[in-house]
Amino acid sequence: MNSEGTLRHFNLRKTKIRIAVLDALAQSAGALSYAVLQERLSEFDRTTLYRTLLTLSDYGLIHKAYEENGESYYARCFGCSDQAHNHEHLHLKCSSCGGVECIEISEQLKRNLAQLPFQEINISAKGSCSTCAPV
Amino acid sequence: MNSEGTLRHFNLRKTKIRIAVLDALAQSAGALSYAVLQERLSEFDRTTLYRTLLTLSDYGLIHKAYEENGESYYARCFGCSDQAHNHEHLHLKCSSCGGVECIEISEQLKRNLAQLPFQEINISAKGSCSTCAPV
DNA sequence: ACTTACTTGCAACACTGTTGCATTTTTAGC
DNA sequence: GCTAAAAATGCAACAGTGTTGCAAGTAAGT
Repeated sequence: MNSEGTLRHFNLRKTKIRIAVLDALAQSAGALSYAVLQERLSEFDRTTLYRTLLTLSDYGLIHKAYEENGESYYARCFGCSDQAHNHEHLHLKCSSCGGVECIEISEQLKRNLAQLPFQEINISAKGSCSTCAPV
Repeated sequence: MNSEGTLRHFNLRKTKIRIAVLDALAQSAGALSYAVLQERLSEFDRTTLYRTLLTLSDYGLIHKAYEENGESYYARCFGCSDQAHNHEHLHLKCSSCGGVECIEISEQLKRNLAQLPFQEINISAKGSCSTCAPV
């Protein structure tokens, strides 16, 4: 579904910045930092960008993938909703390019994590992303 | 080892704020946020506190255990050094009291994580800490 | 006690994130 | 397409985090 259809599906008004944010995240291989989003969407006020990120997060269309040293990285959600999230991947911060990538985790690791009596389990790691160190 | 001895062992000068930070973290059951540290150590300048946290982190005496919404939580390191870190625990953010606790993880989970081709793997979760929901 | 190197406190700054409010835009009904 | 209500935007102001430069103060070896 394209960004406009996604907004309609969630009963969210179709505004320029929401489409721009969803498009930017959909076209990106990894997560994007707030600073990068602000730079790319400099035609909009930064308050509006903050509010847009909040709204899209609230409705489960995007999520904060990674946060370090006050820098937040956002990514599109797939298969998430207001109620349930499917974030069974880890977020890799690339030591070379600084980008943040979403990586699928093994079934075994998923089972291990599922046994923990916690919610919102989040794994992050540092290493080389697939672009910087192709297999 | 007490805080003074620890500083001596790492060839760090013994200053009031370093001892105060190490003591505060050692006496705390969980990790402490920067805001709490600043409040407890209000006799010191906040720049000095930032620099102290940086220095102690650099030498591996403490580590940033958790970060969310621009809030950083610090904890003492045990068995860590400049070279190697032993952070094989997860950081639990308590949904009730807001505190951050370090939790040991199972051997199986450790093995699973060890197989990943990444460094500095970090797991965080949300749930009830041992104080708020005693077993 | 002296000296040097390190540490502290202060001022200033940049960035992130939030709130209130007036203005503009979206959307639904006609 | 026009209108009205609701929602979103832009702007100004603000609070918090974290950093840097520099002068003054302190720790530690001799």
